[in-house]
Amino acid sequence: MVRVGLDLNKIIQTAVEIADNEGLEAVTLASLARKLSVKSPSLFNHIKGLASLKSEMSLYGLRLLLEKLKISIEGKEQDEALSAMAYAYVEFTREHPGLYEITIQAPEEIDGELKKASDEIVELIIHVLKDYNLDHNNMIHTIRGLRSLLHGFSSLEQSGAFAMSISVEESFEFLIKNFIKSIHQINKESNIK
Amino acid sequence: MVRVGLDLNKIIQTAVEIADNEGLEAVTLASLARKLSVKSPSLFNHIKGLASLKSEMSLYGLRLLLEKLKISIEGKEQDEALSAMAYAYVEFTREHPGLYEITIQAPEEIDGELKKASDEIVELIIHVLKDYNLDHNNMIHTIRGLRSLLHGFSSLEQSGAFAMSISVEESFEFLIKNFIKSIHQINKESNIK
DNA sequence: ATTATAAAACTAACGGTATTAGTTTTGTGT
DNA sequence: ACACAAAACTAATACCGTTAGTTTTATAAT
Repeated sequence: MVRVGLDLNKIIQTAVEIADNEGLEAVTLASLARKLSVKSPSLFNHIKGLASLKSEMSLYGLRLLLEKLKISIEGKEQDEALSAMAYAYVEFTREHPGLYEITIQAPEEIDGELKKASDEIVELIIHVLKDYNLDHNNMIHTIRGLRSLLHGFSSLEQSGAFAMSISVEESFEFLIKNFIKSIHQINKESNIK
Repeated sequence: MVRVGLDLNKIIQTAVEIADNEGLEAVTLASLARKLSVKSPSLFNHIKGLASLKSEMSLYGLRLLLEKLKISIEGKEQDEALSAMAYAYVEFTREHPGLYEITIQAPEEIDGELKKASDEIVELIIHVLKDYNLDHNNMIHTIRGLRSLLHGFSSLEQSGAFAMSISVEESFEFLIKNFIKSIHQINKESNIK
C-alpha cells in the first residue's frame, strides 16, 4: 500500500487522457484506478463518484476551451477575431475529442460553476460580436447560430459523418467565411429599412 | 412462462420509447426486459446484444427521419423545400430526442444498411440543393454546413444550452433564413467573376 | 389427435461495473 | 514518540451484459 499521492487534479488529468485517447465511454472508475495504480474505492477519497468526476471534467474542459478562445482573439477584432475564434474552437475539439464531448453534457451542476464557465464563453462570443453592432435579438440569434455551426461541425466530424472526398478543412473555411458574410448582410438590411 | 410474442420490431419500438422518454442512457437490456415482461436473456433470441440493438435503433431512426424529410419537401422546391426540410429535421429531433441521439452515433455497421440510410438522407439534401446550381465543391460545403447547423442546433437545444430569454424558435427561423440567403449569395459571387 | 421439432422463453452462473462500510496503513504536526 | 486525520486498502452488495444449458410452447407433419 504505497501511497501514490493522488489528488483531484491528477485524477481529472488522467480521466481526460483516457477520454481523449480511448473515448469518453472508456472513462470508468475501474480503468481510471488501473491507470493510477490504485483500487477503485480509493478514488472516493477524492471524488464523489463517476457522475461527479464527469462534471469536474466538464468544468475543466469549459475553462480550457475558454482560455484557448481568449488567446485566439488577442489583438484581433471583427472578422479576424471571429474567424480566429472559430478555428480555435474546432482545433480544441480535435485536440480533445473526449473532453469536448463531456463538456457538452455534464451530468450535474457544480455549485453553479458549470453555468458560470459556460456563460463566460458566451460572454466572449458576445464580446467579439459587439464589433458588428447587431441589435439585441440579432445578437442572440447570431450567437446561437455560431454555436450551432461550430458544435454541429465538430460533432459530425468526430462521428465520421463527413465522408465525402473533399477536404473537411476547406469546407470549414467556406462555412466560416460565409457565416461572417451573412452577419454583415444583417446590418445592410437594417440600413435599407 | 407465458409466451409474450416478442420480435425484433417490438423490441426496437420499446427501446425507442425508453430512449425518447427517459433518455438514451436509460436504454439497458434490463430496463427493456422489464418493460417487455421478460427476463433479459430472452432478448438474445432476437438481438445479438445491446450494441447491436442500438445499431438497429439507429437504422430505424435514420429511415424514419428520411421519410419525414421526404414528406416535408413534397411539391416544393428551392427555398421553400429547403426551409421545410430544415423545420422537419428539428421537429424530428424534438419528437425523438433519444432516437435522434443514437442515430448520430451507431456503435456498429449493419451490413452497410446504416451507411446506405445515411447516404439516402444526403442524397435528399443534394436533391433539394440542386435547385441552386452550385458547383460541385460548393455543393459539398453547403451540405456540410446545413448538416452542421441542423445537428448543432438540435444537439445544443436538447442539452439545454440555449438558455437566453429569447424564443429558440425565432432564432431557428432567423438562422435558416440567413443560411438560404447565404446560398444565393454564393452564386451571385460566381457571376461577378 | 399425436408427436416431433424448432423457436422462445426460462434459470443459473460469470465477469465487469459503481458504490458503501469498515479496516489498515501512513504521513504529519504536536 | 505519539496522536490523528487522510489515504489507501479489503470485503461485500447491487446492478449490468452475456453465455450456457434447460424447459416450455406453438406449429407443422404424420
